[in-house]
Amino acid sequence: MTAHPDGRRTPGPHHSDPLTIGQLADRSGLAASALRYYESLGLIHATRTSGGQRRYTRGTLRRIAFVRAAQRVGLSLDEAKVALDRLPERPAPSRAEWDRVAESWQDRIDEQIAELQRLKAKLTGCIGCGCLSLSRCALYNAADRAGAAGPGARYLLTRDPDTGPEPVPSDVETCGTRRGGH
Amino acid sequence: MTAHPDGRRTPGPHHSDPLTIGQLADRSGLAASALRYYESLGLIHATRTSGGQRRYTRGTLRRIAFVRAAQRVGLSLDEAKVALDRLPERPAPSRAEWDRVAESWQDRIDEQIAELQRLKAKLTGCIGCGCLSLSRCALYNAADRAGAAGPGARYLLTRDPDTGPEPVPSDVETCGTRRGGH
DNA sequence: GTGCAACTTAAAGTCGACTTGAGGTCAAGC
DNA sequence: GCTTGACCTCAAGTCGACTTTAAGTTGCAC
Repeated sequence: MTAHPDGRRTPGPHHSDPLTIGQLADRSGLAASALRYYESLGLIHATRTSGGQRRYTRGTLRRIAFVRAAQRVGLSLDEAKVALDRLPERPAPSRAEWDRVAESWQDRIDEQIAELQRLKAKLTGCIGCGCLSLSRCALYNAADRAGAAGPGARYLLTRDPDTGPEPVPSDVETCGTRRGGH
Repeated sequence: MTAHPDGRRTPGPHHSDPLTIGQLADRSGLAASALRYYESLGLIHATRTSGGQRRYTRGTLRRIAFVRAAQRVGLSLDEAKVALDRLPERPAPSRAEWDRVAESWQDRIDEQIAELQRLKAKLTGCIGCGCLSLSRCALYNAADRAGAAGPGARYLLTRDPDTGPEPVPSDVETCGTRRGGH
């Protein structure tokens, strides 16, 4: 009911710290195999019973939630690990520590949102029009930027944007509203 | 690198239709191997010279831009193909036809933006706090929803959300701002 | 008509993120 | 003590989206 290894205000009796891999799988929504995989990458850690079975602390759930959130913003597991490695594990990370790590994503998220908004704005205006002259089409460029956005964001594949030349200024396609319409 | 070969910018009527795979690669930013791969999936098509080399029409650039945009909103190539298959190829698709196809993404994009905004809103508030009781934590649920969002969005991996039970209602963790702090 | 870059195919390889399988061990209820 | 199910390890397999490799062909400038 008091301080726990975990450090959270623990009211009462019936909360059981050590989770088996099956329990952790149930509660995290990941398969046990995925949890072992995460462990092999150093994303989470487990103690072992005398018989060699894994036992997890509750804090592991937070680490997993963090990893999953990281994936959502386009980070690879390796990148998530880099972020997680900045957290202490022995004394459970304080809220401030989590915050600091999480903050670094705000930019990432904002970037992605902006990215999508650009895409949305250009989509009907551009893909349907006669354009897509690649040097000028905003749609293309939006996608291209994303490719350059970072090594971890494997949303976009793309080669380098040095496509440079694009030597045809008077191309057929004009990006914009040549067609009056909309 | 040589001046002209591809015949673009020929005097007279604007177009210089047939692009070689190398030219298409340069202009689309994809590797030639990727273009062959796309062709093998039926995403793009090419005619052949007498010698068997591929020649593409300009419309192909638009199809590629479409595919890349589709990937950005989380669609797989197979899904992009389904969308593209709704377009005629012989008579080049009209703007209205492109629009209709592109429109179906607006929702997808909005969904993704909303998703990210939820994530952002909850991130500092939730991951840093003591919570992450999986049944109640908004962060977890956000991620979970995403997993269910669609078969093509392999952003999130996840098993099914039937994780159901979560049998500890009076769990330690309370999502919210128990800690006063921030 | 030659030289060489750009092209061709088919098959195999890569990468991230896991899953599956084989063969064996642990823990708990009867 | 036995059974059963959850667990263990290690190796290999899978999936999507490509890339790489090998060995051969085309096409265009000179």
